[in-house]
Amino acid sequence: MPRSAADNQIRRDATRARLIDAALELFGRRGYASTPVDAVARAAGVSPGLLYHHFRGKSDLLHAIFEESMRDVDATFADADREPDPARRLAALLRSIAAHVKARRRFWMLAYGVRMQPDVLEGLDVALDASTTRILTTLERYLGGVGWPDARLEAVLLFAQIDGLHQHYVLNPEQYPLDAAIERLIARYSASSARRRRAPVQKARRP
Amino acid sequence: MPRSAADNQIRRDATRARLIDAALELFGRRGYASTPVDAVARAAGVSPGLLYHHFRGKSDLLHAIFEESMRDVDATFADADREPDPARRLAALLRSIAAHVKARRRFWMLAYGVRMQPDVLEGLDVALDASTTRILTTLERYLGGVGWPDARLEAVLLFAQIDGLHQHYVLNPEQYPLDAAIERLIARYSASSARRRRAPVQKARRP
Amino acid sequence: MPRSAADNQIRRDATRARLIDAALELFGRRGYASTPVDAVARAAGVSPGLLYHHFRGKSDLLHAIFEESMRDVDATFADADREPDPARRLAALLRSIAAHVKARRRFWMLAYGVRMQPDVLEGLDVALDASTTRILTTLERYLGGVGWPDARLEAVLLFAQIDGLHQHYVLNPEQYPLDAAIERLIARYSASSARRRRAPVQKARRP
Amino acid sequence: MPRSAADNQIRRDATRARLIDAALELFGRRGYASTPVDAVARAAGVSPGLLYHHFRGKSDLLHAIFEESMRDVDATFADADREPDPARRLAALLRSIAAHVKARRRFWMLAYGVRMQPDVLEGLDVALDASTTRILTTLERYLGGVGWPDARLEAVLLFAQIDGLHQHYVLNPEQYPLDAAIERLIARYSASSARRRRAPVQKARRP
DNA sequence: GATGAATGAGTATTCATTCAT
DNA sequence: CATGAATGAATACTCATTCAT
Repeated sequence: MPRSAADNQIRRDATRARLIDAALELFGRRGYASTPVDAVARAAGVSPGLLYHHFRGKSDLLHAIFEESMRDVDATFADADREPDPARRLAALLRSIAAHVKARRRFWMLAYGVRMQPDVLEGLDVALDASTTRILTTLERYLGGVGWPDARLEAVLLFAQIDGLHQHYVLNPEQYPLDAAIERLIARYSASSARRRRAPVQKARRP
Repeated sequence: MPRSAADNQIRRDATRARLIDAALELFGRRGYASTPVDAVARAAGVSPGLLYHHFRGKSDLLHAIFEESMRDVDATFADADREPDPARRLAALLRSIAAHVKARRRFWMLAYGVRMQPDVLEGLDVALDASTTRILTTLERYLGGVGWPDARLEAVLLFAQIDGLHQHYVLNPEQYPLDAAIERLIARYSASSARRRRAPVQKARRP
Repeated sequence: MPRSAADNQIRRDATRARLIDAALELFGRRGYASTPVDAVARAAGVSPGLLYHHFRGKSDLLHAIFEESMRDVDATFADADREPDPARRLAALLRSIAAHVKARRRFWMLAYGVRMQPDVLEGLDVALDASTTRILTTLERYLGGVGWPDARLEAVLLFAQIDGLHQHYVLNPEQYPLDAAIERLIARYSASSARRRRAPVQKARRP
Repeated sequence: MPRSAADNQIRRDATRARLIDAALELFGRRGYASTPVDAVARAAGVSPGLLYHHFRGKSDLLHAIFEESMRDVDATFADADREPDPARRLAALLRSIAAHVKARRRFWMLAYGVRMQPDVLEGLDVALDASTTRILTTLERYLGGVGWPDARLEAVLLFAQIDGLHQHYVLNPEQYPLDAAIERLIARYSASSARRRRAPVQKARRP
């Protein structure tokens, strides 16, 4: 008695999800290049052969991981963007990024690691660059919106800081004071923008 | 009559340096795990076998690179610490870090990549952690010295920002406005400390 | 539908057996250290990679060979020990050892060669020593049982002789008069014990 | 000022001797195939290159060792053969073999190990065979001389026993009762020949 | 869909040997 | 004579991928 098509689809999806999870865990921990495909299959509880029914190969698996996670990141951003009060939008964004990184630590380890290896795979860097640019532009828009002068450079600085914080968090999740740091960041940028709204030109700072 | 001992030492050192340079370049570009030892040897213009007269294996080569570069980083820090005016010390430090990263971009690509792979090698993470802690402590001392409240958290934030900036620079050295960012950072921390020296309590900021 | 588990087991076992046979042949002929793993795989008719699905490495293959053969030797001994007549037990033992060596000549070449290289592998010497001691003790028991004085030393002498005979046989199986030698040995020890049982000569024995 | 020719010769010979000693030690301990040439050179305290001024290669070094040691063995035999009393000749021979094996244990480990690897090197087996045959013939002559029937088979048995004893000794020199075993062997063959001289036919043994 | 035995190209490492000095 | 840096072929082992069932 053959399984129904629907049943099969469910099994397929479950297997695929298990493979992606396992790969995420292992690629994140040991690095993409030094994780054998067999280890991923074993961790997912399936045979090595089956992996090739779901992905064209090891690199395709990596791509799938990024694709999926990128969708996730975009959703996070979109959520933050729905905050109606522009003054609170940055805070919302920072908090949701932090939440995302905490929830998907392995992915970020992997992404931060892979990012430094331009030759890892075709097309992946494109996706990363696109994402980076999008974030940067968003930040610039936010900062510009609340009256920061030279918002572009400020966005660069802020993005670097956000990135650095999360990277350090990912390396040491137990100890790192991520929330405190994020909150201070929020306080700073809110205070500044408050000040700025009253006296929007930077020169005014030193009368 | 054999080659003179001095001659031999020169040859050895030259070969070793060529190997380290080549490894730095390739590990940095393609990643440690996916760079074949033979490629390193070829890039250094020597036979694969010779590499093993200088290093016990591939991982030893990686360690050697870190050891050497870490010495370099430490020297950079020590230099900045010699700045007599405490108010200028942070500026000196930030500028010399930037200079170092620019000069040794490949090493930093490698370091940033390897950092995310806990299993790459025993003992390497220890060295990295030590270095990180040293930097953080130094920053905390500087910030505390110029009157920052909660200097520890501020050091965490500043370090993350520095790290993020350099990492972004390393990924895109042609376009990235590293110097401008660093200078703005210096301006910000100097201004703050100046203000702070006049009125050291944070609440005092808004009279 | 995958191959049935039983099918797979059969395939696995067959491959493993072929690898062990090939290794036995080649290690025995060319020596363990100078036999490339690839040669073993080729002789077994499989790819070099497959060998590593069955053994952790070259040395593990050697261990497996010993383990398997040692079981064989033990079985041989146990058989001989079942001979009810103590007077015939030695004869049974000698004949079955000879039969074993003839049947598994390659193994004995290998064992005799490896035995002389203490550094070949951990744990192997332990197994060999255990086997040696067991044989020696058995012989001592037999000889003591039929009334030999100083059975221990006599066992040492007899064991050396057995070992020497088989080693010489193994080196030159076509020409060597192994059977004749064994039979004469049997005759001698039977005669001696017969004599001894009737008239326990060697004055010193009974004051 | 160049060294005198005689001086050079002395140095040459000393170096050569050191190399042979080192090789004997290492080949004996680790086996010929798994001992790197560099290790031999290091143990001899010379550079790897120098080894090739003295020997055409690794195998030539092995041959040199055998040649030298074989000369030694032959000398030992010749000495024993000078014993005027034929009845004592066997005793002399056995004792001098034992002395030789004790004095040159490493060589015998090596020889016993190499013997089992027919493919180790061309020409070496020829030398070994020749030596074996010579010993066997000598033994046969001795035994025949003192009236043993079927001296050939007896020589085979005796040779195997001698070989086995020394091999076992070599494997465990601290514990093994070589001297006791040799003396008992001598006693046995002397007694037998004494008996035999009185009543030379074997059947006569049991009247 | 699922298995896991099998493949073979790739990779780290070793080592006998050469050679410039 | 003597050195030791250098070579490169050989070798143990790994791993992405295929395929018969």
